[in-house]
Amino acid sequence: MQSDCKLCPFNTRATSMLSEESFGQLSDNHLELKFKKGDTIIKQGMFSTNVVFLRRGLAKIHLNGPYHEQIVRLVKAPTYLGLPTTFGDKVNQYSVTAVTETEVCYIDVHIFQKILNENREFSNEIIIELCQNELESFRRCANRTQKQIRGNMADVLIEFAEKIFQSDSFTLPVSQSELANLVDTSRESVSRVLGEFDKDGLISLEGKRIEILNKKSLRLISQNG
Amino acid sequence: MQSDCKLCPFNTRATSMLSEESFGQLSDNHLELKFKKGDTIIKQGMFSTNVVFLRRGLAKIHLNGPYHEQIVRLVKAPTYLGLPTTFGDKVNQYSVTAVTETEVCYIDVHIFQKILNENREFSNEIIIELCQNELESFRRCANRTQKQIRGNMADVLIEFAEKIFQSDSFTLPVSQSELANLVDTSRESVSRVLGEFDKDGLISLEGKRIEILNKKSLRLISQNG
DNA sequence: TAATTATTGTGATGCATATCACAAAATAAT
DNA sequence: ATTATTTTGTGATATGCATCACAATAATTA
Repeated sequence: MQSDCKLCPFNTRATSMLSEESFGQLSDNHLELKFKKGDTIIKQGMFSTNVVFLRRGLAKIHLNGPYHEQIVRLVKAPTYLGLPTTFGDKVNQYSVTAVTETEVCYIDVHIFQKILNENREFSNEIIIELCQNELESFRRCANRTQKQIRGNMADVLIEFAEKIFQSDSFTLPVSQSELANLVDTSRESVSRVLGEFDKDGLISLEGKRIEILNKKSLRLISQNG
Repeated sequence: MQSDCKLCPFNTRATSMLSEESFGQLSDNHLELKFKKGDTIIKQGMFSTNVVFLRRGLAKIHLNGPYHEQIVRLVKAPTYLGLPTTFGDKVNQYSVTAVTETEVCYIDVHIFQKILNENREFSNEIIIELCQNELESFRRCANRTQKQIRGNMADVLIEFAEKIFQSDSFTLPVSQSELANLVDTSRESVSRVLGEFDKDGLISLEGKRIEILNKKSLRLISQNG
């Protein structure tokens, strides 16, 4: 219930297709919230009544697996977080936690539904986003189970560089044990593999600071599993 | 370019919301095809220009992984097959192959897009379907990597019984090596685990014929990994 | 600045399961 | 029917990686 959504600097390609009227409805029916690192944005098992839009920051989507947490993926603003849950199920099937400081908008489902109905272009964009996510899920699923640790670690590093930070040097946004949950391995293995990559000159590793030195070789490792 | 879609006995909840006019457009712009067991319906890597609707039969969605085929899941009619690809990407990111004799409709993307735009209820249903699939992907992803073989095998058997055949006794629609690709394990392990389940009285196994005798215990195994 | 607490590095050990190897059935082809 | 081919069962062996254990370092908090 705050600022004018039309003026929001975090508008996406999808929202740019909204009508004046829809923007007004959005502005009147959303709630802006800030989260600190580690805060829970969406909690698995809780009832879901809002569409959640991550407008600034980094978040992790994770599941409370039978044994340990599993991080499904890291997502970067701008993106919708609660879509699959809000439309597919009433109860959140996963948790979302802030990895950096984060800004989030909560939008009432009914209003969002109404806006979807009244804006064809917008709903098309949403369908496309969902489709792309599903394809991405397929890819992940296939990779993680078939490759082995070095391959998956290589993938994650490349993904960080290309999708999240858009730079070959970055600071790991998560601890090694979180990285382990993301790659489906143990904390110890993450440490060992990062050490190997460093020793072999594929990356330079200084604390949480990483620079990718040989992306070609990393890609090769990714392919060979 | 054949029968009247409105009279198709395989209409779904989504299609039931189409207007007369849209049904007409569908009827004039779709192609019905039959496939035999083992035939390729969608081929990974090929250009995609159609939405594909599986109206009868069973199909497997699979990826050409780096080493061996990975079956992402078995799907049962009625369902859309090519949606994520057609909207998320121009190139098929996965293959779909007929597991039983199968009937499929190919619908031109542009017509489908048009119908989506002109039928709110329909496009809402499609969004819901996509969301549910994404949640399902999450669940699978989490399970397969965290549980171990016996757990995943138990899951697949329960899924076959409940989602695919709606009966506790059924004939396995795929070979053990395909089952292995679905569960992410080796053919030998599938054979061993099925043998164990049989010996322990959880299922009765006669060739490809399976009857689930103790679903409760299977569920327990599924949870303990 | 000291004291706690969380994170990371690294060896030693164990285990689940892949892989190999080959026989036995079952299916399909001739 | 007979042969060829695919599918299945089962032991023996190999191995990638989790787990355990503990030291070293870094990051918080007092």
